Amino acid sequence: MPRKSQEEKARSRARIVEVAAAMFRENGIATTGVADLMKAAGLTHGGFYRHFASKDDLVAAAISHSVSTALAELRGAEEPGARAKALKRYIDRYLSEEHVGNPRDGCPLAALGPEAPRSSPQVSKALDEGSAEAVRVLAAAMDGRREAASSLMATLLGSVVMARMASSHQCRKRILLDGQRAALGIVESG
Amino acid sequence: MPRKSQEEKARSRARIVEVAAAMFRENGIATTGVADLMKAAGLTHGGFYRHFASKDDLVAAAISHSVSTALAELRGAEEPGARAKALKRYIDRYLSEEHVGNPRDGCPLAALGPEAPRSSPQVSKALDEGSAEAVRVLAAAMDGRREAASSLMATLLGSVVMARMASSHQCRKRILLDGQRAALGIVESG
DNA sequence: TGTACATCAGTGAACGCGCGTTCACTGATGTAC
DNA sequence: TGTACATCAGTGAACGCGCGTTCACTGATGTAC
Repeated sequence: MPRKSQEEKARSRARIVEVAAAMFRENGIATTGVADLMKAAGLTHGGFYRHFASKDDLVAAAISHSVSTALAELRGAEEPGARAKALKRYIDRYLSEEHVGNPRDGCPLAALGPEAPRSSPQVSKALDEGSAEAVRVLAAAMDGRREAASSLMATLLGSVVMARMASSHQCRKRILLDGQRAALGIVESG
Repeated sequence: MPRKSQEEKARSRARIVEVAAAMFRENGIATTGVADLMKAAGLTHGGFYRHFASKDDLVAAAISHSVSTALAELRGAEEPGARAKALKRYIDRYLSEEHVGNPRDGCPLAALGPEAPRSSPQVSKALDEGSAEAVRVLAAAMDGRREAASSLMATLLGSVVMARMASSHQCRKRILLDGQRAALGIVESG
């Protein structure tokens, strides 16, 4: 039953990007196959190239998409009061056991960032822009304190990477608590 | 000219581990093949299984080896004065452009840590133990302040991951400077 | 509005390729007498 | 100390497998008249 409408094509594309964003974060880029991914999106692998020029093309799209999604809640708040609240909630969620345990809908930079130096130019660019965007949004939520935003992001990223390396529940908890203390220290240092 | 002596076998093994540690950090685990790796060690791929039960077995050995090596200079210092000096030098080197630009002889946790959640139990264990060891050694260099050591490590890891995502030289420099400020703040907070 | 036809989203078999691993083999090393 | 033999580090061809990508095909969709 081939040839779907243009709207349906757009929906397929969106589904592929969403599924890919989750699978890449969960299993890594190299380990997630195009066929698996298309199957998870309810399609067969042959149709993939009607949507993307290559796997790397999708990887870049998936990273951009997930960075935007991850920053959406933080971008929403407008007045300073709501901003500060949104930032604290963001930090709390970021340094939560739920985030550590579920990379698939967590921060794409924590899950995929370290693959940047060994990625294609296309993917590198997506990660580059994604991290720059993240610092910008964090800074906006911190009255424009860019240095503090950069330090905060380093602490968040580093804490989650560390927590994901720890197998014991207790260690994870301690790492996250230490990270929270450090993060709040940075936020309140201004 | 087959069959080498036992000492030569030990030297071969050490060479494989060393080469692997560098290549995994530079190219990632999944993307580094056994054959490439053996070639770089001056051998052919067939002999690999005289030394290791599997690729994962080598990955674990390579991680353990590189963690030990990376921490050696920090472990050396004994009296408090030498310790503080060694720690500062360690931070300086860790947050240097040279470290960011050369993952192959840099921190294995920054390069491979994020692969932990999607690695085999053997590799996960090596990363788990490696990060625990790193926090322990850092804490020892900070008069036993474990919390501060954990925060410091998060800042170091996160800053290097961020800097490696940034393509522009200027951005990298800024991220590293922000990281240095944050790191020294943590060290001196005690 | 109806018809004829080009387009193209999606299918599933097939491609070449590189991977981790196995295996028969070689001949220097290590050992038992 | 010398000899006979088992061991095994290292070789290179071969294996099965899964990957990204290509391709001929199908038939509903979109378009031109």
